[in-house]
Amino acid sequence: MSLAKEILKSNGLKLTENRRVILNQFISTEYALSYGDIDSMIKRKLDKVTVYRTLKSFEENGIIHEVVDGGSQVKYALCNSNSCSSENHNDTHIHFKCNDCEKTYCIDDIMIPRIKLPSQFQQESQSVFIQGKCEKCKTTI
Amino acid sequence: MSLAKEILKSNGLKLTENRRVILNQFISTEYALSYGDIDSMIKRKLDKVTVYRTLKSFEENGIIHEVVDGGSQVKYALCNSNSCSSENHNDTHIHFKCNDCEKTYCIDDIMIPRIKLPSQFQQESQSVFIQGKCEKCKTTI
DNA sequence: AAACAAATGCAACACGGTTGCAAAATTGAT
DNA sequence: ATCAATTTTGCAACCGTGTTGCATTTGTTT
Repeated sequence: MSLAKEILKSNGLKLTENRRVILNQFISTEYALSYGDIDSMIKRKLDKVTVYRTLKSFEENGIIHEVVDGGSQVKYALCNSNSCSSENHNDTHIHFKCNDCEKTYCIDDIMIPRIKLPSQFQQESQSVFIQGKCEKCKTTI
Repeated sequence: MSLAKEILKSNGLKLTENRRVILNQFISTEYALSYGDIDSMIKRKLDKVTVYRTLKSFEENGIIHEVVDGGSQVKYALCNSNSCSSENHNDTHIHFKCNDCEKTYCIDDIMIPRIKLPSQFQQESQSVFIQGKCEKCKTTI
């Protein structure tokens, strides 16, 4: 059974061609995707309503999470298998956005140092967002 | 001479009523403002094009900077007088967004610990974004 | 294969943000 | 104070992202 199929089944989502296509796009892409990215990457042409609703249902089931990178479009990335669920998105890893190609990557293997805030602010979550140049754009002039 | 007037003059911007009104709104508000916020806060009704263009020109002159808080609208906050210029926005402070009232605050007086990335990423800037409850929303049930 | 529920596509819309252009307002020089 | 040069403003019109309602299609269960 394919990975996409497995993920959909284990989340109780109906196995449709559209969902398989969209999910496979996430599986085979190492950076976060917006609706526009998906629309231009997949061959099968889907109504945008379908894509947006699929993204929402994936998010609600803990399959993908929103990635905030300062761009004007919402992006999503695959959740690290066991850390997210429908109840709780555990999205505390670092995000890195390349200033050239605008791709945004999740960096899972670095801990975020905890920051202490002034007492009037009650902290619930913390995220770090780093910008710079990715591997490919570093060398290009 | 009023503060707004002084800021506009020192940046070589023409002193217009619209700019004074918008800038005063930033001066008297301790959290970041979107176009929509400004539109509903100011009495004088301005065309949205004017507001957007004013925001852009303030940003280009180092008067305000963009604040990324994961919301769908771009927000701006006053720059800390001496840290920003037209050439370079020095926006490395922490941003805090309240999950209840959705207001986003710049926290200037806390240093961000520097994070070391895997070598394929070349870091240029770093920002920390914290969510939780603000003073007012903490106590409210 | 039938029946039910869920997913899809279409039309239509709401809203944030932008562009081109003509009218109005600010500034500097006289 | 007035006039001309230059900016700023407002309007109309537009683009793109994202959403809602509803009828049709598809997937699943028996």
